Amino acid sequence: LSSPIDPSVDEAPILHIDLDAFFASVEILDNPSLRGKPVAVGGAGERGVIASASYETRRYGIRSAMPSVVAKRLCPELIILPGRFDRYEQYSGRFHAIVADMTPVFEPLGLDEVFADLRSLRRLERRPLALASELRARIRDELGLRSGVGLGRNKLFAKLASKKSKPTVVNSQLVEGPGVVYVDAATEQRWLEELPVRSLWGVGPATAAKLERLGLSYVRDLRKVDESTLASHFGSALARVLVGYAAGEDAREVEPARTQKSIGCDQTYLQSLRGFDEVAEHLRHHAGVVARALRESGRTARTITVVVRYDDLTSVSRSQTLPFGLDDEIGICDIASALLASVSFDQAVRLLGIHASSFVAREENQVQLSFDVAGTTGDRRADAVASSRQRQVDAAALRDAIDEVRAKFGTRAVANASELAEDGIDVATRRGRSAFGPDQG
DNA sequence: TCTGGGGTCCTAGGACCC
DNA sequence: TCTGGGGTCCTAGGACCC
Repeated sequence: LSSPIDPSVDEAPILHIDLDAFFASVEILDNPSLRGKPVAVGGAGERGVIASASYETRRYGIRSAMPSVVAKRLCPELIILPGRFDRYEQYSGRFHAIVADMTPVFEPLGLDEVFADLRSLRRLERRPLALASELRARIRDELGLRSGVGLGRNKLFAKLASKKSKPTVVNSQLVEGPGVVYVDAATEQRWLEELPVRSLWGVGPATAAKLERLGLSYVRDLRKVDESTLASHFGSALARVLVGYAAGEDAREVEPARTQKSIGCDQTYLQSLRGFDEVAEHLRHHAGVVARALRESGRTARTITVVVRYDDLTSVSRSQTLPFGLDDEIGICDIASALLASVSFDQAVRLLGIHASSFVAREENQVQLSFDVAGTTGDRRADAVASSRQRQVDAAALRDAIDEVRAKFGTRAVANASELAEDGIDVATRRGRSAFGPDQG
């Protein structure tokens, strides 16, 4: 970790940048009276957790993912704000625009992190260290946000380096970080081997505990075991990456065009739900959120999954894949409700979720005609499929009919009643004069 | 101290096809 | 009559990331 060394793009091709305490920092920017006070963003209730903690709060030991009641105990004057994700997305968009302006090949992770491949701008002859400093300066000046940058040979070292660039807490005092860190080739392996396994990407609490039980607490320990031994405990995929990481190798590329694969809505209730009926009452809301998100993105989903988490924190899921995609609230709700029928409600339910996946672009969604008659088989799941299929057919027919009417009479011939009202047109009057008569109004 | 909500990826088993 | 191997898709659960 030597800052005097100024690496070339070939020595430090990968950059990782991470905004400091992102959500909390945005809240302070929008409300300067919070500055200097202990501020966090998260759920304030009994079941809430901290999503982002300002650096002022970190000297109390407060960290993201910590239960809010614990954080409150560590710092009773802690201000926990509920979070305004639309606002964070705006800031994130501006952050990405600055990154895009300086280095075209980049991959966002969540709202506040980005990997970039600097080889894409080799011809600019700008050094990685200079670029990193300029990036931080622009984010500070144009957004008012602080950030840390890591530079390295691959994603593994770039990410570990950016963590090293951050402020730290020493004896309950906040200490400035270096801001930019480059891990040079001469020291990277020595440095890596002294790190605990938990600091590696893909090693969370469960895997770290398991590794420690096997006597593998530090990265250097991983070099003593072979891949097949690791595979017998952790599966072949994780074993392969762990062996690679221990040797300082990371084959992951910076992938600029990753596409979303699922959309979901989960909610944990302050008071747990009891029994099928009480849980089912909440399905409609989840289905509506998911359906709107699908339509907004122009996609339909063939797979619907319901998730239930019980009070003992165990979860079960049920999913069903249809031959056609769904993007309407009622269709998704019907499938979810039918799936819920095979879930046990012996225990109280603290979380309910609906997820949609196996996307099909709306214009490519094939709605197959069928001779099935909805609601006649007595099988809840089969009936739900049949009726949502019927609804898709109806919806497609309606869309076609609307298109036909508009082609004949103009775009404004057909609209939602709410849109007409917004236009200042009296809906009732218009209906009365409609070319199609009041019944079809 | 007792664990959110947005996601991604992996594993393992079973059904089915050739 | 009892059996192969490869490939794809689906389901359920678990771990991880920010």
